[in-house]
This record gives sequence, structure tokens and C-alpha cells, in this order.
Amino acid sequence: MDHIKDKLSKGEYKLTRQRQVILEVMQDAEGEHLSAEEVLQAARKRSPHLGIATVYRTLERMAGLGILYKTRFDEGKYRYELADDSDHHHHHIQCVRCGRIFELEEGLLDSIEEKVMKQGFTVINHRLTIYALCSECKSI
Amino acid sequence: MDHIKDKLSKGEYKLTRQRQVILEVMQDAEGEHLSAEEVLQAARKRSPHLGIATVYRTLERMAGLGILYKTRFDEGKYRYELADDSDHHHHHIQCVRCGRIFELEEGLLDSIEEKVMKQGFTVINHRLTIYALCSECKSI
DNA sequence: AAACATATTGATAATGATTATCATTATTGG
DNA sequence: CCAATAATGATAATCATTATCAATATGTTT
Repeated sequence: MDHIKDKLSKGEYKLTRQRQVILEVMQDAEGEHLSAEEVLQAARKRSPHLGIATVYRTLERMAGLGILYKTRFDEGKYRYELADDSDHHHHHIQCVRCGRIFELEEGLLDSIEEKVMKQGFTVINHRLTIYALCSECKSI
Repeated sequence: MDHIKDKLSKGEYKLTRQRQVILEVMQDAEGEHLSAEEVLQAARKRSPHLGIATVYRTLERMAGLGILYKTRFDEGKYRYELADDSDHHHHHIQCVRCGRIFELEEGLLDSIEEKVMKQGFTVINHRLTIYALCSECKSI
């Protein structure tokens, strides 16, 4: 929590009421992947006049500061989640029935990256999404 | 080419002039990943009155029949490419500077899939995108 | 505390991609 | 050829996101 505030101040970033609320929403939703609209709905419970533009601006900025991850799944909109400290490599399993998103462990792709490097690319980042039935949906 | 027409007829799918043109465009662009708008521009050279709605409908349908792959990259729109016969597992390297998309060999993720299966998921599909600098952009 | 510069906000318009609607135009089987 | 059905193209509607801008808040200097 404190290191987040550090990042905020380094980014010349004022911690306004709205931003604080949005940050709290993201922290309360640890492990979830929220869309901007979902963040708005949750945040309005604490700050009823909050506008969607502020939500987008804040999420965008926090993603830029590395506080959040911003990922676009195939549904066509961005989803945001609280970043852990490790680094940029993290991946998802999305259940094709219920739509829930699960985290996948890191570093699984190191050997693949190596091969790509040998082909002359400089790898910056990578994203893996696995589409699956989760154990609950499987048994329905 | 013929097996594509087989798929078309099995899908109760008439091979109209417009659809033929769109299919040709996709075949001429083998290895590329075209957006609907790009398909429209290319196709209008042969069928000038073609409408964007028909392009979307046709691409959607061909994707449904497995003739095309439909992928959403982070830019927010779908891109389509001719499917090869093998199967659904194929992956991309996208250059973060020039935006070009390169293919990545198949089957790289088999070991990862296995781990996910052990966690109780039934894997349906997966998508990997690696963001990198291609060798040309690297040397700029 | 007043005056000022600057940053932030919220409402709303604009944009871009995609989907839905619907009247018109092909196509096909009888 | 004619009726039934499918496909097309123009355009409106939708959805997520970004841009605009006037009003408000904040911080700084005096």
C-alpha cells in the first residue's frame, strides 16, 4: 500500500478522493479483473458523483505507473487488475462458460522466449491466455 | 482451395461473387493479418460496390467454418487470417515498433497445457502473443 | 487570507469498430 | 417463369474509449 503511494507521488500524482476510491476498489477486488464500467459501479458506492471519464483516466494512469495491469481479452474491452510486484509476465486462464479469469503462474514461457530470441527478435513482453472449462463449469 | 469450397457448401453457404472476392483477398494475403477495413479496401478493387457489412458477415461466417482465424490484438479490432489445416493452436509475435505480426510455431505450449489440466481445467484453446522488436526494427 | 497558476473533475461530444435493421436485389427449386 | 428464401448494401444503433471544455479544487506566493 505504501509503495503504491510512493509510485503515485513519483508520478506527480495527487491522491484525490476519487483516485483513492478507485484504488481501494482495485485493492478490494484483488485477484479479479474489472472493466472500467465495473470499477465505476463499485466506486460510486463511496463516491456517488464519480464520472466514467475519471475512471478511465485514473485506470490509464495507474497502469502507466505499473500499479495496475491492463489487458484486453477477446470480449473487446480492457480489464484491470492490481499488479503484484514481480514483473510484467503474468497470464490468464479464462473459463469459456462462466467467463471467470484465473491467474496462471509466471515464468512458464521462458523456454519459448529463448527460441524467439534466437530468431532475431528482442522480446519485450508476452501474453498468454488459455481458454478452458473451469472445474466447476465442467461438472455442470 | 477445394477443401475450402467443401467447407463452404457444408455450411449451406453460397459462394456469391462478394464472398469469392473476399476469400481471394484472404488467400492473396496469406501470412498477413487483415482487419475488416483492410479486407474491404482490397476487395473493392475487384468488386467496387461491396459494403462493409458484407465483409463483416462473410469474415464472421468463414471464421465460424474454420476457414479463417479471428484474433483480437491489443489495438482493439479483430484481424483475420487464412487458417491452415492443422488446428486451432497458433501464436503470434507482434513487433512493438512496426506493428507487423509474425507467426510462431505450434505446439510450444503443450507442457503448459498439461499443468493446467492437472489443476482441473479442460483446455479448449489458447492464445499466445509475444511483443518484441523484430530484427529490422531493432537495428534502426 | 487573497490572487494566481495549475491540475482535476464530470458532463458530454466525438470516434472507431462492430452489429442490427430493413428494403432491395439475387438465387434456386418447383 | 414464379414463389420462397438468402444475400446484399446503406445506414442506424451500440459499445468501449478518447477528446473537449467549462467548472471546481488544490497548491503556491505574497
